Parts: sequence; structure tokens; C-alpha cells
Amino acid sequence: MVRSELANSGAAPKIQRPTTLRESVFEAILELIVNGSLSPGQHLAESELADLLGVSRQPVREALQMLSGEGWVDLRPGHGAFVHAPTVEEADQLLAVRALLETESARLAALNSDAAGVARLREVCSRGLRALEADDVDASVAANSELHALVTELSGNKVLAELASQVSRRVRWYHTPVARQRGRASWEEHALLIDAIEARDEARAAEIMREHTEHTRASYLEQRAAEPVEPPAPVARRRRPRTLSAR
Amino acid sequence: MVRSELANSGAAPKIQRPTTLRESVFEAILELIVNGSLSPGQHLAESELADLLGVSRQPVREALQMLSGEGWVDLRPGHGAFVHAPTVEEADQLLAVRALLETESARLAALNSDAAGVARLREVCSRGLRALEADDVDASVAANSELHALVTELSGNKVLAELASQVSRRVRWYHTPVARQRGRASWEEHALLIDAIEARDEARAAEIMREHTEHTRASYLEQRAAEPVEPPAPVARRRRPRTLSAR
DNA sequence: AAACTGTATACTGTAGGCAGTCGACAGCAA
DNA sequence: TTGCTGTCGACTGCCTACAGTATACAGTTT
Repeated sequence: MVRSELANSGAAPKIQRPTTLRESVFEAILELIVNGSLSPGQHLAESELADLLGVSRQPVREALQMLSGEGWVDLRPGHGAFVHAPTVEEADQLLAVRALLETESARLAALNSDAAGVARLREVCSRGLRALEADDVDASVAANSELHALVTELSGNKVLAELASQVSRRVRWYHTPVARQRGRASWEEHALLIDAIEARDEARAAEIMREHTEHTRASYLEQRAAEPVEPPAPVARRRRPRTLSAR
Repeated sequence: MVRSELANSGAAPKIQRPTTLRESVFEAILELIVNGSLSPGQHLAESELADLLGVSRQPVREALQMLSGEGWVDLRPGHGAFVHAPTVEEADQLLAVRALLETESARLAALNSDAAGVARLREVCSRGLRALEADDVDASVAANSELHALVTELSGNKVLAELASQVSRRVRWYHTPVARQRGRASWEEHALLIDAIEARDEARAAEIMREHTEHTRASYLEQRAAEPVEPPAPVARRRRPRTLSAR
């Protein structure tokens, strides 16, 4: 029974539904945080953000709570939101958790992935290598995230993938400012990882991923040791300046 | 330099700060979900909950968003909140993630814990056994959660502990309705685990915890297979009934 | 009779506003 | 001068209100 001709016209463009304001605000503030316009420890006044983004306080509040849920800002009741200031210890712990999640993802991916999945992995990998050779850091970093996300997806465990994705985003934020992308070595490890997944060698895939993420962790700690800045974060609610310094 | 005599009077009772309304509402709704007053798939109208709890819609909205962040409800933009209806597959994946997180926690706990930590573990363990022998299911379940939480805490990795705690809460919700507490065997495994932690045997601690959590997972799947209910959840926003049926 | 269209209704998303509370500064006392 | 206390300003938490939108039902057309 054909209810409607429209149903057959395939190609569902899924028109751009005007997403909720709180989500747009969420993205906007997140962008301000990761690109450094808002520095760690800084107090985020709802009304300032609302003015800045041209919306009312309500969507800003809701966005801030979403950000708090993912660990980007700290919400002190009665005091408002502060950009989360990660300690070295916390960053290290986060990197450890990431290593754990991604190692398991790699193991499961080796068990579950098929030829199509491996092909997608190879595609991203070669894209990353090209970006590396073109000295396109942004593209290289993006490909790196994409590859890791793909591995978690291929693990077949959606819960695991979701968790890993959240953790990775935070890791990226903590990590990028101090450590440059590790470059070629990193992509060679990726290639080995894909080989292991293709060969269905779960133990090897897990081992490679563990070493890979531990390398990243080590390089982070190294960078941190060399540059033990850790600015004490002049928190405190300032009074006078009314404008939100975009630095 | 003694600034104030008060500072020396020890014993800081930390008076009960009136927590924010959104947190109370969060707890209240969560309670309604876990105790089954709100069934999976059910639509949660903000105004109904607001009336029910005697607050305005604002704190309810914020609570619902917190719940969504932890996976308790699904938030469909423009449609409102629905109690999350876990599939068997998702529950299994969640149990797998829990096994992963707790295994690592046990390993780290074996590396890091001290005598005081082990003593606390033993205390909770004996409490659990007593509850078991007194047939006090609630107390036994509570002690079980407490023990696992303690292990994650002793791992020394706060990020890991936080994640594990979230995952555990959801597991408990999925799990309790179908599977009875595994009882004595479970507590014997706990005792072995504590021995391994005390002996600083990270490999053994990890292995015991893995088996322990996998047992739980297996018993879950067994129960599910025996009772493949999976109610199709008559979702849909109903119109007529104005009252929030407490089932 | 079946399908489409119009209308009513309830609910969400957003805005604006008010009261309570926290922090900072200035004035006062020791 | 040093420490305490009162006042002021700003911001958060919450409430109320309004506009937009999705759904169900009824009416209409073929």
C-alpha cells in the first residue's frame, strides 16, 4: 500500500532543523573555551555571555549546565560557572582513562570489524599522512581524532564509544596547548594498528593501542615537566570590567 | 598568628546548606525512575512534574537535562523528555564497560591502597555478609555498591572513579529488576579481591574483579534470556490523562 | 469509505523580572 | 595601624509569561 509518492523519492535531505538555542550556545561557549578565548578559572557571568551571544540568560544557563556535565566548566552553586582548570594530576588521570577505553576499543574492533571498516580506517589514515606531509597541522589533528573515533565505533560497543568520545575531547583540550602533535611516529603506529585489526589479532591491536596512547601520555608529562607553568588562575569574581575580554 | 579562636575549635559540622532546587528535583525524579514509578519510554511533561513536586518548570527543566547527561532520560528537542528505555544490547554493553572500568580500578587499587584502605574494605565486606545472613537484601545491595565505589576510590584515579560511579548507577537500574543479588558467591569473591589488594597483587586483583563482573554480566543475560519481556514501551504523548500516574 | 485538510490543545523553548545571597570595599573601633 | 562590621553592588536561582510548534481529533472532499 503506497501511502505517498513522496515516500519513494529517496534521498532524504533532512532539512536543517533549527537546532535548539541551548545547543548552539553550548557549541559557541565550548569553542571559546578550546580556542582559549576563555581562560581556565575564569568566571562566566550568565548575563555577559547572554549579551555577547545575543540571547537571553535561560539558554546560556542550560548550555553551562551541559558543559558542566562534560567537565568543561565547574558550577559552584550560588557562584556561577567557572572554566574548568585542569591540574596536571587530573590530566594524567584522564589520559590513563583514555588509554584504557581506547585499548579496549581496539581489542573489540579487531574482533568485530569487517572489510568495509578496515577500508574506512585506511582511508582516514592515508588522509592523515597526506596532511602531515603537507604540514597541515589542523587537518592532521582532525584526522587523528577521526581515526580514534572510528576505532571506537568499530568496537561495536556504543556505550564505550560514547564515553571514549567525551574523554577524548577533554584530552584534546588539555593536550594540544602543551604538546605538539607527535607526527610521523604516531601515524606509523596507526598503520600497524589497522594491520592488527585487519588480521583480527585482538591481543596485538590492544597492545599497539596501549603503547600508542601511553606514548601520548608520556609526551604530555614530558612537556609539562619542561614547562611547569600551572598558572594559579586568578579566579575571583571581578567587579569592575563589564566587557567580556575575548583576549 | 592566630587569626581567630574559632578556627581552633575543630569539629566543623558544615551545616546543611540548602542545596539548589534543581538538585533536589534531580534526586526526586531519579528516585521515581529507579523505583519504577516512572516506566521506561514514558513521556515526562515538565509542568506535570513541576506540579507534582511543587516547584516551577525551570528547576525541572534543569534537572531533566542533568538526567539526560547521565543517560537516564532522552531529550528530544521540541518533544520533551522520555524515560530512557534500555535495550538488552545496550545493557550488555554497559555491563562490559563497567567490567572494564572496575577491573582497572581493582588493579590500581592493588598498587596504591594502604592498610587503612584495606581495613575500610574489610569493614564494608563484613557488613555485607552480615546483611546477607540477615536476609536484608537492601542492605546487602547497598554494601555491594559501597564496596565497589570504595575500590574505585582506592584506585587513586578520580576520573576513573567518577566514570565508574556513573556507569554503576545505571547498571544497578538495568540489573536489579531482572536479576536477584547473586548472594554468597559474590561476597566470597569480594573477600578474595580484598586479599589480592592487600597482597599488592595487581594481576590477581584485576583478574578477580574481571571474573566477578563477568559473572554478574552472565547472570544478567541468563535472566534476560529466561524472561525476554522487553515491553515495546507504549510511548507517544498521551493527551487526555492529566494526572501523572504513579503506575 | 478513505484520505486530506483545518482547528484546537497541550507542551516546549525562550524571554524578562524579582528576591535572595555572596563578595568587596569603606568606615569604625581597638 | 590592624581587625571587625555595615553597606553597596552584582550575580545567581527561581518564577511567571508568551510565542512557536507538534499532535490528535473533527470536518471536508473525492
